[in-house]
Amino acid sequence: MASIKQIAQDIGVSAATVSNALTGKGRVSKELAERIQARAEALGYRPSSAARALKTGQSGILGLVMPDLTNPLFPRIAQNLSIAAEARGLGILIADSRGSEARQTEALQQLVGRGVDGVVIVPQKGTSPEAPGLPMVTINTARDPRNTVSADHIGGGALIGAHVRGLGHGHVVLLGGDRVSDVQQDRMRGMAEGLGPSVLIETVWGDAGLAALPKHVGQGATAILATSDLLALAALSELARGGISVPGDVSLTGFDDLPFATAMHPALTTTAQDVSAIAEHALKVLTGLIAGAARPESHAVPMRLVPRASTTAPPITTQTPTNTERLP
Amino acid sequence: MASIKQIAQDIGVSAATVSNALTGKGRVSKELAERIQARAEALGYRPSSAARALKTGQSGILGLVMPDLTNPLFPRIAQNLSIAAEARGLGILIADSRGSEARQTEALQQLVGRGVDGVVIVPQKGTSPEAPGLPMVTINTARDPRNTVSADHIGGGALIGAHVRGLGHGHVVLLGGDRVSDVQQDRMRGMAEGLGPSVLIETVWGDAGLAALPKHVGQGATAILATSDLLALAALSELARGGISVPGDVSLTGFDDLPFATAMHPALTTTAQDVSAIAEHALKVLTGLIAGAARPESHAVPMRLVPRASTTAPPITTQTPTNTERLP
DNA sequence: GGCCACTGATTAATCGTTTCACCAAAGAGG
DNA sequence: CCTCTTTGGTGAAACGATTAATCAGTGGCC
Repeated sequence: MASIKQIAQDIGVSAATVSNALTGKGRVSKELAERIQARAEALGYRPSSAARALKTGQSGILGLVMPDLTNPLFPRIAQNLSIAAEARGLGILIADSRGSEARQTEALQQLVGRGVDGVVIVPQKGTSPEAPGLPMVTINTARDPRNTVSADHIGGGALIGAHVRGLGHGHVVLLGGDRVSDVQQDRMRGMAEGLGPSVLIETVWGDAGLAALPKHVGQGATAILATSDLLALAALSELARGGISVPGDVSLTGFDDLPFATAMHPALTTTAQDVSAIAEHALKVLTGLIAGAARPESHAVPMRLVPRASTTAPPITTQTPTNTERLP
Repeated sequence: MASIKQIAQDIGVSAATVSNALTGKGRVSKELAERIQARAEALGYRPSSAARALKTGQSGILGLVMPDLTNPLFPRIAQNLSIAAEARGLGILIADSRGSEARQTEALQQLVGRGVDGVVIVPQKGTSPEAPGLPMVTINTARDPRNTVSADHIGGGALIGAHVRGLGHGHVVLLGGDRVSDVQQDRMRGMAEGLGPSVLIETVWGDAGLAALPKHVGQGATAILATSDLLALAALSELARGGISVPGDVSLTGFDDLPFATAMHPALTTTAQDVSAIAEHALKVLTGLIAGAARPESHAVPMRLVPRASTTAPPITTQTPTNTERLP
């Protein structure tokens, strides 16, 4: 391994001068600087990040704590953060908290121990972890008081809701996966807002809710709005099992525009997060925090409606009494 | 930040002794060692990884280069590697090569620059990157001469093939996504082996192959074997569009047992990789390499058949002439 | 000529930890 | 009593980079 000393000796100058020439900080004559850079290049010199970190107190590495890498959305966040970090010359150390809150705090400690400059965290459902004295940004949703940036889950829900209302549906079922999730709560709330007061809304959760779907459809529901694409896919299977066709008998929507949303049949109407914008903003704030800035307001990145084949106008039947009842 | 010096001063011993007591390396009386540890604990002391890395030349951090984090399989590998690394007290720095071979080598360089002790790489389709003088393990498939460990894609294909043959199918279509992929090539080969010489096999690739599926079914094919679950899902949609039922008219299989495989309707017959075993082995080899061991043979971890509802016996029709023709 | 400002480079300290060589004290053995 | 070994601990030199302080020249200007 070529060190700064090596170069200094080769050229016949002091180590300090080499450092100055390479970082462009001190005062070095142009001609000498070029000779030094050439020699560094020739030797394949790479500054020792350990030495630099020791001296400057900055490692140039950020930590990333993810709740569960197997959820297809998180890797996308990870990927975009990694892109945004690379653009700033930073590295990303990942830690997977694997579903447990205990591992989450432990992962945070690990990262601190490894000397990261700051942390991006996507919290476990319903938790708000804290790292003492470490710059940290949180990607969650508006409901979380510590949230730094996230997709506008409420707005996204509203888009879906308005889309479904616009198609003429008057009786819908909201399908959630886990009540504990702040994100899903916000999506639910947004969907309810988007549907407005004139639509009859029922809410079901989890596997029990999934199993109850055919019954609700039997009772007049014409659309099912799930809080995630995976849930929508499961719903689609459940409906197919019950001989209910999508979108013929009932419309169906998801959330997140996961890779399989287009491969499904029918292709799934959903909303997409601008993960890249979220990652970019998260890193902007985090680098600011590291530089000593104050914590900014929580920021929401708008979601985008992706209408596909799984939603259409409700089937023409005898009008449901529940619907008319609720009209003003 | 509490340093080793701090502790030394507090207790009234030299820094060397503190280091010895904490790492258990030198000779320190039991009683003193305990006092030192207690003080360290009280101060919340965390050794500076930078200083340690500088002195020892080992960072305790491994690099991980992934071809594309959006493919749902890779995050699972990442997660399992991260678990295996954590168990060894190592950290994982990720780098996403985002589909391009240029970025792949660049990512490798970046990791080297950050002082990683070794690298795990899942190569871009059809590439075999090299990092000069850096311990490195490759997770790909048997076809890659540099492969260190991987799922037994050939064996997995054979499982699927035998399963389908066992159900009585005599005319199948093999559906691949990308000819360049070593992994898919091996899966194809395995499936052909498992099906044996008595079965009529046709092979199609990519979107064109996908579009041609209904035609092949019309010509008597009773099973479609895809090289990935995502491809199988796309095939299912394509078939549904053509009014072909699975598994009624044609059986369908995937590969990898991705999360949505159970949520599909019908649930997908597929094969699962033992990602955890792969990750464990990869890290075992890599730590060995770092310690100076020689590069071991390429190792294949068996895959597991996951039979679900998407495969069944072929429909009873007039026997296809192609089939009988090929019987002995 | 004397003083000042500026340029270009050097010196030396420092970051926190590890590690090797050395040393004092104490008991063992002859 | 002298030497030897063992135990428990210290000193000091690294590791490779950064950086504040310093210094030698060199003109400029009155």
